[in-house]
Amino acid sequence: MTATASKHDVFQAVADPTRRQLLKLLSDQEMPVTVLSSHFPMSRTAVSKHLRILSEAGLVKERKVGRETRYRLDPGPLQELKDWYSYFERFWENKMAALQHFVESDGSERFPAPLTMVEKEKEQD
Amino acid sequence: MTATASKHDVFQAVADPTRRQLLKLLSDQEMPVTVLSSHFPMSRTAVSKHLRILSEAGLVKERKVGRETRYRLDPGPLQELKDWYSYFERFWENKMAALQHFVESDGSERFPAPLTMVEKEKEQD
DNA sequence: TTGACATGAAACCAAAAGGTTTCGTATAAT
DNA sequence: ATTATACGAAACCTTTTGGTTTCATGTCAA
Repeated sequence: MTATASKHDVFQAVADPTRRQLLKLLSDQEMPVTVLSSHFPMSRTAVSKHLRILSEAGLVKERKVGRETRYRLDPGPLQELKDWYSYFERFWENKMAALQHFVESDGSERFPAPLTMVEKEKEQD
Repeated sequence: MTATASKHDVFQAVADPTRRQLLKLLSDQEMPVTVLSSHFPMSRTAVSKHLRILSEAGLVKERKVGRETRYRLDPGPLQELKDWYSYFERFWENKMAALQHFVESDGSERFPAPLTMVEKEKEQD
């Protein structure tokens, strides 16, 4: 159990453009919610909720300073994203060859039957 | 306009675990919907809809062979994911130092005021 | 001590997401 | 011809998402 697998994973956290921009803003330095929300056409509360999702995914850390809460980027969990797509990098080089086969095939062959299939690795992504 | 910026982008497409697994299955070889759906605890139609989303994001290509439609992985759009991620790689090395500062700060300083801010790059992610 | 600021929690809402079942159509097999 | 397969489209439903407004609390400033 490496990944915390909590309610919000990195993939989902990063799926929203607002949250992606939040991460970029926070990459410079830590910032309180009010400052962050000034960059978006939505309410402070909405931004606050986005921050909580990022926090649950472990992508930001928070810290109270007086009456404000400052958020800071934690890029750590992004590693999971990298690991995931790096799996596909090996297909990058094959892409041309694969496309070639794709085009050349006349489709007359039946789809290969049993397939062995990886099966059973259901939620391993 | 490099990115097609259509209804479904790569980030969103990849946010769903079912779709991520679909991509993995397809990385081996092309497959028709029925075979793919046998790997999931949901209806064929549901899988079909996931495939359409992947297709809209450009991550899979389809091809009719007789009465079946075979889907194939196109890893190309994953580049966008990689590019995005790579922006944050430079913060990896700083992570320790940053955390250090994070801990050391006594919070007595007010949050830096004007901040100049990148502003205006709204939807550039 | 009184008021202004910073923020999260709560209640609420509309739209999107993820599924299901049903149906129509094209292709393959008998 | 007729039946079985493969599949997408459509209609429908429930839960999640992304937002809003309102409210309570803690902290800073006068």
